[in-house]
Amino acid sequence: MMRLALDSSHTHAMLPSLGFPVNLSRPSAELDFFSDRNHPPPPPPPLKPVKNEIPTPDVNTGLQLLTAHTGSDQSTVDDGVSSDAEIKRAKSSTELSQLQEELQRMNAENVKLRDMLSHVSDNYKALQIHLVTLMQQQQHQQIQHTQSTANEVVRSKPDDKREVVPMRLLELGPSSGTAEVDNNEVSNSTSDERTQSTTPPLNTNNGKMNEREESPDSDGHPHGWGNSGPNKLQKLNPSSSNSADPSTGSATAEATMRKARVSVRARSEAPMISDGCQWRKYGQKMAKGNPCPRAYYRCTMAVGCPVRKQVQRCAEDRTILITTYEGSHNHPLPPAAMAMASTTTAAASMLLSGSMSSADGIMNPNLLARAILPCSSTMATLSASAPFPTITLDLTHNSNSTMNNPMQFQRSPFQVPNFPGQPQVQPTGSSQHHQLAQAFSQALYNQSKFSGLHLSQDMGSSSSSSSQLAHQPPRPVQPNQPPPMSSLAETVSAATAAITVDPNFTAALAAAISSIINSGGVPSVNNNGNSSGNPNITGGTTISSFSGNQ
DNA sequence: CGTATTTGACCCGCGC
DNA sequence: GCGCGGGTCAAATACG
Repeated sequence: MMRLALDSSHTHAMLPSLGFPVNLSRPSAELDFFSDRNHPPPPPPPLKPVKNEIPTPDVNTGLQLLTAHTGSDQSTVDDGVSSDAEIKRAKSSTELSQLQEELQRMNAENVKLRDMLSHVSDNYKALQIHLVTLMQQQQHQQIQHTQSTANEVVRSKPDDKREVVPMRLLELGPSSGTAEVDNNEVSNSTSDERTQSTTPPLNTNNGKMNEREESPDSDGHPHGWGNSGPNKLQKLNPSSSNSADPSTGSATAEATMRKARVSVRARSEAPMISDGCQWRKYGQKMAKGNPCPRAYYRCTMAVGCPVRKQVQRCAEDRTILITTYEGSHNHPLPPAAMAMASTTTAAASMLLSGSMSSADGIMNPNLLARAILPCSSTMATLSASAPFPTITLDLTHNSNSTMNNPMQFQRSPFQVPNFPGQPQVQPTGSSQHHQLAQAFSQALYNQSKFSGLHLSQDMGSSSSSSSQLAHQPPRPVQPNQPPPMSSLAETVSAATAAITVDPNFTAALAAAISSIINSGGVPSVNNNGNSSGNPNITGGTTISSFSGNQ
């Protein structure tokens, strides 16, 4: 079949082959094929519906074919009715066949495109899986190192009944739903198991939670918020490692009940700081010892997200807003929250390492605190009375005290001392301090971008302060990556300045905390409804004073 | 009208 | 066993 001419020139070339005398000199305007009353136009050729068709130039060409075809048909009107009809039929059939051919071709292209899309999608998934695997392996190695260190201490102290604590705490990883591993070989549970485990946690409690359509445990995050959660967790694991021994089981239960929390103290007049996530208030209670009510919020950015937070004003300084986060997000986070998430994740990890690393870390909070942040006894405190290990980011202190000296903070993470009775945990501690500082830098960097602060000069430079952090491998500076650790001093200094300038930083940092929990929760404790001077009397670790007042 | 908040009731663990 | 406190639920209410 032949293709009909698109224009007069083509018509000249092609029509002779049809064997019809055609007058091509007539203007097409006078040769309106459809204006011929005696020859109603044939119905347009039926177009086969093509699903998922991607518009291509060929489609347009096909449309042009139709238009041009009608025009060329008009040129044959005056050559007689019979010949016109024949020409029209011939052209119509030719056009139809051509359109069909076009459709077939486009269908073939669609198939190819679908194949390509499928291929690309498969590749993407494969890469994603590979990336996750690599990350898990890396985390696994890190945790194994920590475990080996902790286990050595445990073995050396058979009377210590908290051996499960480190593992429990470690299980607060990026992947929710980690506690179900508790029933298995705790000491052998790896990050791979945790991160790959998507099995919903056992829910054997006969309590109300079973009836709740959105219980904190139902989404794979086994730990509830507060007392009930860990206790339930204990119920869920009646055969956990030390349950056979009542006394040991008691200690284990206590340890199991401990849950990672990250608390942020910030000065804010607003009822709740904006942290990049969406929250729904589900309760409010008057807490003992605090005239200010405690509000309970649940993350609503995704259905079933287990992350919750408590917001309460400090009893002694009501300008201080205490926000405590717990849980792991099961959904992507906005950039601001993501940035801060890494900060809080690192902080939580740091606390984790401290708690785990110490045979009596909980019993000796000050030592641990100073191990974490030796520059100041008040920057990091840990209490045995706290029901949960909590890391507190205190953003309420002024930066004029020595403990808030960025340089001190810079050094401290990498100079974790060893204490009698404490295991050697410096590698992990350093790593996690590194993470904290790095994540903080990331958060600050991102926040600075949001707030328009210019921090790139300091943060992007890796030349200064490198001697103090010589053990840190040099890392290329990437546009959206945190600044190198070697510029931590500048980073922290910039942070201080940024915080002073940008009142929203607290909110951003709080967002980070929210995602700490996301990516791997950290034990954290108290809600710190107490004194602002020593906010962690009841327990937890405080990392204070990145910022000034807000 | 749908969604978010309020608030009293309830559950649970813990201490006495 | 009882009371207390923390945490959560869910009906009622407010709000856009």
